Amino acid sequence: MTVPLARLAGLLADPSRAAFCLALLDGRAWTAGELARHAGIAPSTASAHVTLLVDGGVLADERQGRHRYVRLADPEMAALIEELAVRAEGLAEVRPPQGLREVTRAKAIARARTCYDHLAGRLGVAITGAMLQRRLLTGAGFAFTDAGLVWLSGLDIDVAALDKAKRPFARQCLDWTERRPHLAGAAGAALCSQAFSRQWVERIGGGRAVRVTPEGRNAFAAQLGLDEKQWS
Amino acid sequence: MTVPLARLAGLLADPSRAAFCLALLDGRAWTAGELARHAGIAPSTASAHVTLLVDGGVLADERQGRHRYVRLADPEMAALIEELAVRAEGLAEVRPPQGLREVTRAKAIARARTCYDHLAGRLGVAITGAMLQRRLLTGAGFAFTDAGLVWLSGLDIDVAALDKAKRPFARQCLDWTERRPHLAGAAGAALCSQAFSRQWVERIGGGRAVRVTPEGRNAFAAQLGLDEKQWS
DNA sequence: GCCACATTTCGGTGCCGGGCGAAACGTGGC
DNA sequence: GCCACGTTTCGCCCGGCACCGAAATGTGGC
Repeated sequence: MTVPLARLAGLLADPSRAAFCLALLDGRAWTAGELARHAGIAPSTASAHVTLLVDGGVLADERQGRHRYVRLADPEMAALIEELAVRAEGLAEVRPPQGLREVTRAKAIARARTCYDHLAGRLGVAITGAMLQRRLLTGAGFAFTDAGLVWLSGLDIDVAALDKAKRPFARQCLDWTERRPHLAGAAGAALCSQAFSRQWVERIGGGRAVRVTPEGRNAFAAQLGLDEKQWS
Repeated sequence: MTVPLARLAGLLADPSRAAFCLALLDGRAWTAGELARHAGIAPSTASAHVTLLVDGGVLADERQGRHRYVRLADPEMAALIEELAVRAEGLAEVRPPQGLREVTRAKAIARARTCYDHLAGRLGVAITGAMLQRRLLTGAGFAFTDAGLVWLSGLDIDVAALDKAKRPFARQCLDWTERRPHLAGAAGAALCSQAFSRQWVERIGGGRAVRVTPEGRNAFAAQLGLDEKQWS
């Protein structure tokens, strides 16, 4: 008797594959080789893992020349993995970061990062909080108010187009470091995308961590009344 | 290098353990022996699995005499497993039910069932739909309107007490058979509990399937304008 | 054409973990 | 006290799978 749940869980049950998925939560596409180096395993082994994950519907791949780029299959899968990871971290006794480099990295990630396709960390939670406070978002379910929709439009976000998409317009995503929900879904992704293209935030190094630029600081203050203290 | 995500996923990655968790999604406590029979494995093997799941934080156990009752650790874990299961079913090619008994069972489950602690199936989705239509619930996030809160109070549900609880007041839960969200969270659980104690619904046999009683039919019509056709 | 490099295929190895049954343990009923 | 029964412990077997390295394949650059 085959149990689909067990099959899917089994794909995430291997340390190397889990490391792949967590890395891919940054929302970008990685090559198989990058994932291999990241997880510290041989390229041949990583290749087999990637094939399993793609066949299992967890990842989607795209071949470009001699590279095989791979990303999470879709936002729902990203949300699912993120939720599982949050829950799992909560259960495990977490080893605190050790050494100067690790601590710096951990701090940067806790401050501001991408969570697949939207902003997370203290920054993401602060933005969400400000949106709730200003009544752009409402209630526990994160539904946009009329004022919120106007605000999105003011950022050149095509609200009508987003609403037509299959994925939920606004969704809660449990923050891994803050343990509080932040804005996700189509609107969260659009907001993040705008933040990058307007250079309010930029990536630090190769990971999920991002830095708020000086322009970003001004923009968040002007748009949401956010003070730097709330996220840095 | 230990990866918490892999550890948690690993607990769900075994067919027997997955079967346990799916069975426990009915929200009740099962004994270790019942789970063993359900999964078709030896009691000794089941005992070991239960221990793993309890130690891993997926299940909570409670010993009563010579029995070991076990349930899902909490509503969040139930929601996580349900989401994983829905996603997994979507990926796998599902074997259609075979034989008269299986078909009858499948139909009953699709019609109305419990999903951990709230109502699901066509009934659950129909109730949610009626609540949305009557503006008791709002938007994509399932936030209760003022009218909705009044309506809950009218059913002897202590809204203030529910709101103080840690778990989300209202939450979406993706329906396994309907592939559409239905009401979950503290309010969904309270509603389900009322439906049972008022005998609007009753369990069929030993599984998660429930039947709407004649009183239930009248009550759903009176309370929400639901027609029997919408869920049967 | 030839080299460099990313990826995949293939064999082989070692280990982890699920399975069982037998026996021990603990609790409740008589 | 004794038996019945649910549960657990233990020892053992076996299959599956993560891993590697070597070689093959495929692609881009020169």
